[in-house]
Amino acid sequence: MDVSHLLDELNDAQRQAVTAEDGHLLVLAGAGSGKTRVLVHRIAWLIQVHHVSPMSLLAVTFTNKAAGEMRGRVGRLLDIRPDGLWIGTFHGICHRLLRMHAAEVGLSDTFQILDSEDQFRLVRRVMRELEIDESEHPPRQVQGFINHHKDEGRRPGQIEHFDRSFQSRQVEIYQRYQDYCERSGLVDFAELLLRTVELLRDHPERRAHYQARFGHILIDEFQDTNTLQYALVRLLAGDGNRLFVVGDDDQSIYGWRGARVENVAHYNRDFQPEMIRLEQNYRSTRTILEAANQVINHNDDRMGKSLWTEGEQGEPIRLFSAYNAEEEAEFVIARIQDWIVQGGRPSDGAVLYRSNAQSRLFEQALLREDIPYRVYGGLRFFERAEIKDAMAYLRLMHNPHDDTAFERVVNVPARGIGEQTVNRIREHARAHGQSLGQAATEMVAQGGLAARAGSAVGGFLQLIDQLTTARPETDLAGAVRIVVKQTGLVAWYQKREPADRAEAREENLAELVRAAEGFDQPFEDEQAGLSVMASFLSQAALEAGEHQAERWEDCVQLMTLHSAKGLEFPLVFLAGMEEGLFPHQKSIEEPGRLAEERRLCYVGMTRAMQRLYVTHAESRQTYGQTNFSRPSRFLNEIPAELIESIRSSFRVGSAHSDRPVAEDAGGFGLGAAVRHSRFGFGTVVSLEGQGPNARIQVNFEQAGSKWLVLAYANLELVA
DNA sequence: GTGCGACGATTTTAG
DNA sequence: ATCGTCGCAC
Repeated sequence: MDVSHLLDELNDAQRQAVTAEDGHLLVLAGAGSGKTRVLVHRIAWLIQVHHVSPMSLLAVTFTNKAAGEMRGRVGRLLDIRPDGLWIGTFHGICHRLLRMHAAEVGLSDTFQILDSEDQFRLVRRVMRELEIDESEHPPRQVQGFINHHKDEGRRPGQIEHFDRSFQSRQVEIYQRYQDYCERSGLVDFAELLLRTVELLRDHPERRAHYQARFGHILIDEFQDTNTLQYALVRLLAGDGNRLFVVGDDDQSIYGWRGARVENVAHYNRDFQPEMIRLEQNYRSTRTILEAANQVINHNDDRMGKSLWTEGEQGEPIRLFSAYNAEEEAEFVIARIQDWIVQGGRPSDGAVLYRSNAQSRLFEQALLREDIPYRVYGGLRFFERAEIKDAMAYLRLMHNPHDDTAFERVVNVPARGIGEQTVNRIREHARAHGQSLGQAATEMVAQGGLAARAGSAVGGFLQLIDQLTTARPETDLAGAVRIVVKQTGLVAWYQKREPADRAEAREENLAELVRAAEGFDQPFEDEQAGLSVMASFLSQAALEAGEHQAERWEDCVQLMTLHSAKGLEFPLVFLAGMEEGLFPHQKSIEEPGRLAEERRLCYVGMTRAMQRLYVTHAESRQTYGQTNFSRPSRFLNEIPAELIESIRSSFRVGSAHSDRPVAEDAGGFGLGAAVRHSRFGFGTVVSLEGQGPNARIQVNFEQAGSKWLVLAYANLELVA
């Protein structure tokens, strides 16, 4: 069989990785070095050349998008239907394993997945029961505590704590939260992984089975794995299976959510893999790569890697110093307009920023100029309130003991069931070890509630009952349609929200019906004996969907640096390059966190293919306060010869001396009115460099424009 | 049960 | 500034 097409388009390092014969591999894949191609070709190589059965391959990614892309590309390359391949996210794969072995790890076979919001509500519920002051101990923090320990593989009994400390209180909440989950058949995201690790750890026959099955395990974005994920990899790898690990320590930006870059070093220690570096970049110009390399070089403890390209030197990196954030946004949008006028498309451009709040000014400017745009972030389809409401009804139809779903919709739409009534149901449920659904049913039957409350609760139970019986057994779309129609959610939202918002919700519910109509149960779910409904519910939690529907439109992309990872754009703006914002204030104190910020900067820069702008503003409103800040230290880490500074024409001259003066550079911000002993009065027009090298350009009324070294100029601020 | 004002917090986020 | 939550009045 001719397999040359698998290797033809690869460079030496890529080919070496794809064809590696023995042992384990660590592929250090720099940004834009073709790592997905390597993974895809590796899979194809194993199947076509080594005749490895697709059934014995396991490929793991972090996002559904990455998994989908890999699956599609493998299918196209091999011209097969990639259905039998185990390609998926860590969570998707664990979910699949747990469905097949639910009973063995003590899970009900109707178990449902709790998303972060469900989890938050449940944690808050538990805290209220334990009468813990929420203002003193935010439920978010406790949720973080629980997830953190789960990510590290710890059950409540394995957490060290001292009596009467808040730590011990949190352990108590964790325990109680866990009890709730077990009783209601609920599994949160971390639990999917933890249970699977326990399944493989505590059931030698299962471990042996899967170790025998997965001869080849491929893992993408390894630098993002957490402790539990690495434990899972080790359990599946056993002694005999071959690991193909792809990652980039320089792109580790998720330490704050439990990712352990150290896993790369642990992998080296535990498996002694052959290391291959992919350093040839196919994305960016030489200038951009050189700049990015220089920035990341300021980090210690790197595995070491330097990107290069055969491509063009390209344009210099443009640096723009704006007077304030509004001017920054104006500048960025004007440059996007230039790009479009020159024949580029809006979707070529991406504005990247450190925090979501920064998007607003760019949105306003784009709106003003009538340029289509799309903001990443915010709620995704299955996270929207109305969708979650409808899904809660579906969950109750599927499993009447689902307490989270019960709590969510027992009084949505409002039907006269207040907090007191729900409290009584909760107490009854606790006392009898029942689910809320059971307790409510019993109380209504026994007349355990006041007349009015009783009939309201009875009405709710009847509705669920009615939905359940009215639904044709196999027709998912029919079930969703009935829920939307009979629960009165649409009318409820119409009544309490402005027309446009209610309309959007109605449209989303219609979209939910369409999603159900078009839902194809995955083959492996069917095999695992899942009902179509169960599949749909799980999928909704595991794949929350897109942020916005109009993704096909040709529009400018606005997103955080984190969301930009893995993407590329011809035209990139890194906005808000200011100390305190990027690097973020909260990351500046700790060296480890600062290094992660620098990696984020590296990630951002390497998104750019042709043209990169870096911008900062001297002042911006944060939390309603005007703040002044210095340019980001990362800007100084870019070699000056790769940068072309752009000065705003807007700022030249003394007409704007009424501007506030920046509290930096000794107060000599742009626009500041100053006096020099020899040149007289003038206005600061530009600043360059920092510390003793800082230079300042002043437009003097008499003497004209002068560049001065700030340290020697002996300038005086004029009020 | 709903509406309103006070109060507080506000980095990044996939599954 | 802006958003979510809570307590209170109706």
